Amino acid sequence: MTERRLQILDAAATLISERGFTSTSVDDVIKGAKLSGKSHFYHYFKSKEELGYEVLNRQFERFADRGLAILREPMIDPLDRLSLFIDAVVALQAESGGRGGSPFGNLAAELADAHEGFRIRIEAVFERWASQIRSLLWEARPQLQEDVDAVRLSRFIIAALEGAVLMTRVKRDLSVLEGIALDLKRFIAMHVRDGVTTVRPRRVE
Amino acid sequence: MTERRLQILDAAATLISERGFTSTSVDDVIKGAKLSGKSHFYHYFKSKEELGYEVLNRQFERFADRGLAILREPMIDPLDRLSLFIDAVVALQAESGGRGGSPFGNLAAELADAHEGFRIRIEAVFERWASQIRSLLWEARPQLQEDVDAVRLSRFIIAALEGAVLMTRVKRDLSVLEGIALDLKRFIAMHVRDGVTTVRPRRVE
DNA sequence: TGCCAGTAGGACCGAACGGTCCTAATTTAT
DNA sequence: ATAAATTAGGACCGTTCGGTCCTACTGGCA
Repeated sequence: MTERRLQILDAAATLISERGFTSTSVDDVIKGAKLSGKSHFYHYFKSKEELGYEVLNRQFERFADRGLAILREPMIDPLDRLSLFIDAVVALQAESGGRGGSPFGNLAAELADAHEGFRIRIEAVFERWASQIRSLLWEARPQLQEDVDAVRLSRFIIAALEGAVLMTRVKRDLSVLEGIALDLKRFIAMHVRDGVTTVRPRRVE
Repeated sequence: MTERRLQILDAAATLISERGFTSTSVDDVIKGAKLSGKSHFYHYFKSKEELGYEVLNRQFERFADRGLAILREPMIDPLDRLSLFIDAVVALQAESGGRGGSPFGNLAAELADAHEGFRIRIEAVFERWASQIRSLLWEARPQLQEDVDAVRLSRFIIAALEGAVLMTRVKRDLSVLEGIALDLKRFIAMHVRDGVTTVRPRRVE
């Protein structure tokens, strides 16, 4: 029933993350999903716009399964989970072979100013993401310094990761992302209470 | 002579930073620059692609004038310059009213995977930018810890700023960028040698 | 049996796209 | 004065775009 729909969604997701939403034509999606023609496509989606919305949601759910799920693992120390989550983002990017970075970041850069419908939905995605990190930070509160601003820190983490993925794509070099991930972990460690040094890397030598 | 050219370049820069390169048509640029017709435009630029390249260069030069120039001020302490530079990025974004963020980041996200010609040019822009920060970091070497990796740190700074601009556009809230700028400064301060506390903010209360 | 969602495929639409070509008026430098 | 560059403006081209419409064949299910 919805099998073919998912097929279309997947094909569209790949194309959009590689070439952007505007540069991905409905005909491309049809070719990618091996449909017979336009009417076949419009049997499942009422417009290209709606397709875009659903792709965005699906990408987020996928990301939530693979990445955000780690943030909720109840058996692992929250700060370790944060570290694992950052690793997961790196792994996710590694899988795509450097190409086609964060589907949210791409759509955000492309459509945030031009298309209010997308902007709002992307904002919601970021917000859901940020709230996951915020609640993790809240959970890790006993280990953190009192003056840690969870809202600001969560935004910083997301911004750093999004920027890192972008730079990695431009330079076609995964080590860029790896380096930034490392620095990001050090920055987070900076907020840990003195004495509660769970990971706390300082001065390597 | 080249006056009209600059007019076109400016109009195109505005449009591209607002709607992206693909979604900006030559006709839009003509309208924006108040040209008489297509032939008038193609009198100055041989293709839309070439226009894009020149816009990219011009945007970088502008950014270099306003932002990167600060990094080279010889009379100011290097780490203070870095801080001022971050302030300049915030100010630049504030001027555009939250809309149309980093012209490099936008083009990068839109075209890095799709268009090799742009990818290479954007990579060069980032590289020039990174090298400015690297040489500043080199200059500040006596104040920094011995194990500071200038390459990695410069990349981190750029990634954080690019990601911050992106998030700010999505949320239409400049305070996002301001918060991240603050955290970024704290991260940089983390690399300062103990005892040489120029700015070093730790534990506010 | 009849119904209906899914599959298949093609014709077609108006609009927008990047780009070319051509003519002619106006300005500028020599 | 004259040649060259710039400005002006329109016609046109082939292609692609998102989207509609129409026909017809398939399968399963009541």
